[in-house]
Amino acid sequence: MAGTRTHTYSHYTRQAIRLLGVLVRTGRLERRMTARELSERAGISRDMLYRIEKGDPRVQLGAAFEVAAIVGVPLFETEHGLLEARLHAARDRLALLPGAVRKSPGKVKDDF
Amino acid sequence: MAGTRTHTYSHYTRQAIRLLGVLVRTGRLERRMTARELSERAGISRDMLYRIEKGDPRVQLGAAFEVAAIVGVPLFETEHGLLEARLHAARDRLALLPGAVRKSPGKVKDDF
DNA sequence: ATAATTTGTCTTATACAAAAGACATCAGGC
DNA sequence: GCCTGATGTCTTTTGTATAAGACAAATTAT
Repeated sequence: MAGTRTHTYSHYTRQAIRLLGVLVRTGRLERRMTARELSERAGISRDMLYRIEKGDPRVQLGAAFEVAAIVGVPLFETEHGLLEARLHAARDRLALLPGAVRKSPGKVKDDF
Repeated sequence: MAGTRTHTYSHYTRQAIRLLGVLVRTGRLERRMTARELSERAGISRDMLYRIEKGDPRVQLGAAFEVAAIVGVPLFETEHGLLEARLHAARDRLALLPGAVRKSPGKVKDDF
């Protein structure tokens, strides 16, 4: 089935989402945009923007990031031009890692 | 209707989402976790984790942040303990702004 | 090389998120 | 203190994202 969430979100996750919402709202008000304006510009409903600003974890990642970008909340604390460089660097780093994780009989060297 | 997205995402948004995916994958491999392990721990399907790592904008914000938190990708470049402080600070700042935006005849002091 | 596991990717069914709209309340400017 | 527009919040409808499962291709360890 869809969305069968038995797990709850971690405290950290919930706070991060709330922070994103507050930052979006702050950015919007500072730019003196109404909720309707911003939602239209982002291509979402006002209700969804409302939920993003409120910190609802169930909104689409793309929608949340898009409004954040519009009102100037820097994702990954990185401004527009530099994101590309970070992406490349991250990919280079990823390329060094094995493509599959093999659970050898030995140890589950899982984090502590 | 649901999800009627006429708008495309900005380049910045798409890159940010891809970066998140790469960071998650990198974090997972570095910790030697299989996709199944991580998805179970996060309470999502393996398919959804696959899409998060691939950079699909349509995944749930909460799911994406949760796996990121589990594999140690610092959201907002802020470690766990400090997120709370940032949230409070952001709220204080928000409290200083007007509660509603009034479109006075003047100008939309929108971003440059 | 071989065996076994992991990953990439689709498909299907269904629960649920998103849009739209409505309304009350609230806040800002006059 | 009004008026007007903005915001908080529900409800209903409908499209779609999600989980689950399946399979092939890839990858790792032996």
